[in-house]
Amino acid sequence: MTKGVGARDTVPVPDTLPPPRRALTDVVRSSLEARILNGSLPPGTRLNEAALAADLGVSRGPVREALRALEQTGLVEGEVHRGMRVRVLEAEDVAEVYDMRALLNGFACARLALRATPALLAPLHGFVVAMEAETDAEAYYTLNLDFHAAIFAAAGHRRVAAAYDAALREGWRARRESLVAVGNRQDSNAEHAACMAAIAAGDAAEARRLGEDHVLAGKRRWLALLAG
Amino acid sequence: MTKGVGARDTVPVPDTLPPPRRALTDVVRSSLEARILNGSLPPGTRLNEAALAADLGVSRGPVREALRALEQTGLVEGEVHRGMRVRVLEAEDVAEVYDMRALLNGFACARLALRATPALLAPLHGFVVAMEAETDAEAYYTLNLDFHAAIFAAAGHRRVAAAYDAALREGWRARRESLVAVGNRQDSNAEHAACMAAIAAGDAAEARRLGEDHVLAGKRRWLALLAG
DNA sequence: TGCCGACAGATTGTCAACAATAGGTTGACC
DNA sequence: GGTCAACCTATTGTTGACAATCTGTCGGCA
Repeated sequence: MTKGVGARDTVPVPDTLPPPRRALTDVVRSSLEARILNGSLPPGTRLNEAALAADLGVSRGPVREALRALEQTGLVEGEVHRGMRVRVLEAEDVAEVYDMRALLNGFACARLALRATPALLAPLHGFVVAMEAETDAEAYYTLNLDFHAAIFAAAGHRRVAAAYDAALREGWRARRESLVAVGNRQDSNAEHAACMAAIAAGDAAEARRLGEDHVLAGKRRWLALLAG
Repeated sequence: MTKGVGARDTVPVPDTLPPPRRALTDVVRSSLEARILNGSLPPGTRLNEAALAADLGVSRGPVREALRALEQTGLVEGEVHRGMRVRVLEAEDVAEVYDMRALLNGFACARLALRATPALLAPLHGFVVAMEAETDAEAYYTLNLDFHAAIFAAAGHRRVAAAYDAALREGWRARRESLVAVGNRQDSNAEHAACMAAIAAGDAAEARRLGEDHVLAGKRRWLALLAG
């Protein structure tokens, strides 16, 4: 921190994240998580510590710590002396993740119904309208993610939100594949609208039911895709 | 693996656990988790890597990996260059953990109601009877843990069970303190019996409601304890 | 030809040393 | 006497090297 003081301003940070001097472990963790989630590292891929370390320009220590953290989240798994691999989800696992998300989404919707204000609901309605008009699958996928994230943010329950987030990360693949079908998107958004109506009406029981059913309908759509 | 070929058969495994040649990281993780859960390391305790390593007779590497894993589970938290400390739960955190457990327990009870068989339910009834007769707080606490674990095992949903387990570890302190009061134990076990009845009757909706209410009643008992 | 055991390369597990940073302490200065 | 700054120590972050283990391969043998 001497002659380089001013230099920090000349080197713009990636402008997406604030520059919270993160340790290498977190950098590695984010990088690996991104690669797994975007498909660069498909399920089953062996994760060679030395190769990853070399690729990221760090030593194996931070890589091992990052892998240990990802192991806890369920994104990777491994056995002693056999290394880590990107977790492969069986159909039953995916189904379980759907169940979990349904449970959490129902809870969030019910809670939101009890604390909803016009100011809270307005942006949520905006998402539904935007999804209604969206024809691009990729854009819809992103909007859908943001919509659900907004629901949980508005519901104001950190643990349930965190658990939903974890479930999303674990089951991203099935959900993404499922939303590609345009018919699925229309059905899905109709469910969004119905759930929002219940929330706006302050009907917690109905909001919960619809919030759960929405995710379980997603599960059925995925199962249908799996079958045919 | 040369002259010792036959020796493997002559050396009986410790017969308590299969010999899961665990890496040091897992040993350290288990040890730390046990110390946190039994109160040897109270919330807020600084976790000095070098001291822990020396205490356990290992180097800092495995300790750091174990801490990173525990960080993901919420048992410890830390900031860069400031080390880890045992997580301190605010009242709001404890309340959230209760919400989470209620949700998961309700799900498990409902699911169990749909797949219950006499063979599955018999041992569960045994727990309720045993708790009925138990006067020692510590023994009741253990029985209660085993009972709920048995519920989740019988429900057959790995993710929900794992999430419940994680929630238990996070909120152990409040629950333990709350069950010390003998009146709380009686109320709690009455709820167990009612929930079991609904499960045995195959009434999933009622089982779910009672399963949720049981944990939420625990939350209320804890809140009462907190207030007075 | 098929199977079993030993060898070799690759990979993970562990460790001790080095570098960087946060927090407390001491001393000077106002 | 109080405040501020420079230093110093304790602790964390990171690294490269060493040890232990696994996996694939090669050769021998029935």
